[in-house]
Amino acid sequence: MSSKKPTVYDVAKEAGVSIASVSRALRKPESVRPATRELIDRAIERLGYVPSGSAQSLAARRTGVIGLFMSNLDELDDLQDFTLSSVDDARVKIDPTHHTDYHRNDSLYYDQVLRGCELETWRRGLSLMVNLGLDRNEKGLTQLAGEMAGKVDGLIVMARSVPDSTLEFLKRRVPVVMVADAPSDNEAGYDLVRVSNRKGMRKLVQHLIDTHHVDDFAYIAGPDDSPDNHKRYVGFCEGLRSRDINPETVPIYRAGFSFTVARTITLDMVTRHKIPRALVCANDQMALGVCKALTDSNIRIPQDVIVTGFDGIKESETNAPRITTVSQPMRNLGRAAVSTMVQRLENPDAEPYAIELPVTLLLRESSEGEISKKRPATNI
Amino acid sequence: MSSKKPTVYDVAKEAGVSIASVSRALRKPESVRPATRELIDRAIERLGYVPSGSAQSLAARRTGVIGLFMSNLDELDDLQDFTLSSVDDARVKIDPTHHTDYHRNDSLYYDQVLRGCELETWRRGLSLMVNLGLDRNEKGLTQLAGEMAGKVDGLIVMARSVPDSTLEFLKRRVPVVMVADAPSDNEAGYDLVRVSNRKGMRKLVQHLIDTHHVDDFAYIAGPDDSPDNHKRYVGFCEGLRSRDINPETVPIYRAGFSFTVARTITLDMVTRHKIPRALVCANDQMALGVCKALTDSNIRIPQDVIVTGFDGIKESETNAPRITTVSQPMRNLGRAAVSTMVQRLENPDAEPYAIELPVTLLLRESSEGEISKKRPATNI
DNA sequence: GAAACAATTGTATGCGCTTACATCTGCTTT
DNA sequence: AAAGCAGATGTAAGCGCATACAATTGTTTC
Repeated sequence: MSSKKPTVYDVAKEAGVSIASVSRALRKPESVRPATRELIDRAIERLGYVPSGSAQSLAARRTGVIGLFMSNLDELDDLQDFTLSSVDDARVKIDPTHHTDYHRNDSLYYDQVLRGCELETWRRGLSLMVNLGLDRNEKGLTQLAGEMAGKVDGLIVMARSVPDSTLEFLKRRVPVVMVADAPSDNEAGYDLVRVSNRKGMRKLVQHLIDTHHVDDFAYIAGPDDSPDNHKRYVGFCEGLRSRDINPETVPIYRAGFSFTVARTITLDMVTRHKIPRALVCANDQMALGVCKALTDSNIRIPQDVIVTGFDGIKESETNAPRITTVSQPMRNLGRAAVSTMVQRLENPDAEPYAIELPVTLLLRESSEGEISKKRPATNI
Repeated sequence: MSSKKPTVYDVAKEAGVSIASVSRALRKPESVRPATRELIDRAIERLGYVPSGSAQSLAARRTGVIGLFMSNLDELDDLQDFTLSSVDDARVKIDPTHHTDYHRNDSLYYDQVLRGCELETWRRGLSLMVNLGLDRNEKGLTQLAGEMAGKVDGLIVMARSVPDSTLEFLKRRVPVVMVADAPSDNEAGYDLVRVSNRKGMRKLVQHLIDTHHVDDFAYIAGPDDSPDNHKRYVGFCEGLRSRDINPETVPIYRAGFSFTVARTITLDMVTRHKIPRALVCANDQMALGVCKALTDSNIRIPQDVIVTGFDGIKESETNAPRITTVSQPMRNLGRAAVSTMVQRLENPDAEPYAIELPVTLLLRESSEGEISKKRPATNI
């Protein structure tokens, strides 16, 4: 690296023009004569000039960066200090149950949304700044979010990753797009990107009733503070009512989106001989936990019990049996979030946007029994 | 959102102090009297002030942002224009083989490294900017990378994500940390973070020979331009030589880290009756492809053929049989990269760093046969 | 209680760029 | 050939903050 980074002034001098021309040649090349543009391009090349993003942002009043804020509370535990140290050898271990470090709840969901955001920001010539929002206390979190807010044009916030007060604070500074289903009391001044949780779950329930004549349900719910979880339950109830089943009669078990908790609960059901015909879960993780418990108890799926999930994560597909689920367009959620943010930035005073992405009900072995692998996908 | 974002000047006026004091109260609070600090804090709170990252960076000559550049060439195909459109219903489909959108080569590897970077930047109070580097042509890629370079203090670059010329260009502007094994001709002025590819593969081969008396190998190699792939092959050869087997006699098949190609190649081997005792693959994806082909041909693993991989991705663990592999500390790779970058920034003139992280040889069913799930992990 | 000094605070400058406005070119028009 | 004009270029004023240096206040010493 040479002594000092070149600036517009250096380029201007090298090319024998003014700094304004240099800036223009970069910003809107058509506004500068081809000859001088050539001159400037050469100078830039010769000096290896790269404009300072900070200065650009400061002068232009926009950064071209969109922030993505997602939290990950489960992750905190394994976060010891990391120090660099050369280790000289490869260890060998017999591996009965090796737990690598990537087993995180919602991991796939977050990863996919993130990837969608990356994709879309890239497509639009923007940059993406990612933040885990890993702080324990609210003060730290607000501070963290504030720092980020100072560096971006807008902030995409994943559901449940910041408390309301922090959100309130952020909204004062930058536009916010929330990735979550709408809270019951409608929006509070930010844009929303969500999936059809309600409709998806309703359709699923109706299918179970109409096709499989299920009239004996149990519902495995997620955490109370998740708007998505809430909307799925609402859809569940709607489905039941539309077929004249009273939702009040259906037992609800809360498993907080957790594999383990769902498994435990199910085992408990088994011991108490309280197994319904169909176990509808608010997400796939829990459905997997339920399946594990049932399989371990020698209960057949779906002959004895039908199990369904929600999300469409990869495990729902690799599990045996594969799990009937409502698949979310996770990556498109990210893309939609970025697109929405861009619209918001172009149009600061527009009404709050509320984007709803469709879901797909995937009927698989955990509800349908054997499915011919030959038959092509069919829309109903 | 109120009319205009407040600045230091607003805060200073509100608190009745000078802007210098405001800045100091934020930067080094101990250098300002508690009373005035209180005054300023209140004003900040009242105005909802958040410092402008651009201005801070410009004045302080550092951004506090680290860039992560990773490429993803396979992804380009599914990248159609994305437009927002409200769809009103949930679709239903029977799902014989549903392919969701997250099946990408190296996906898990990248995800984990990314996560490690996030973690470590967060721990150090920095921000992370992510870039897919998805451009097709080199010109665009250099431009993309240049834009990023203008916004960050340093750039972490994943192996094979940018051509050498672009790298050369970047190095002139910002410190670069490369996540990859060393190229054969030693470094070129940037720092390196890598895993013990060579040692890991050597150990694996020695194990196969010593414990399972394998003397008949085939090697499934990755792409030629991958330094990691290269080093793994070197380790493979070392292992053979150390047990008096001539590497020249071992056939090499190139499958470019691809599941499909590896599968095809293996099927071909089967048809030609050229199956060796052990198939050593340069990564897990290929090992999975090999297993698929063998299983479909009713060849038993490991009784008939031993298969091994490299990386330790999740599929290697969920596959049946689970695959013996060399597990990389993927997340720690990311953390190490960030740590190295921080050191580099603190010490611009130090010699190039070269961090090597240890790998773990995981012996599983694809080479060992039945492994008791009860037995705890053992270090040898 | 005044001098001497340390702790705080204020003033002014510059970080590198964008952009409104002024100036200058090279043409076209009559 | 002079005037008029659009296009190209230059000039200068910030953008919001950090910080060196100057000015001020508070504290200690004898």
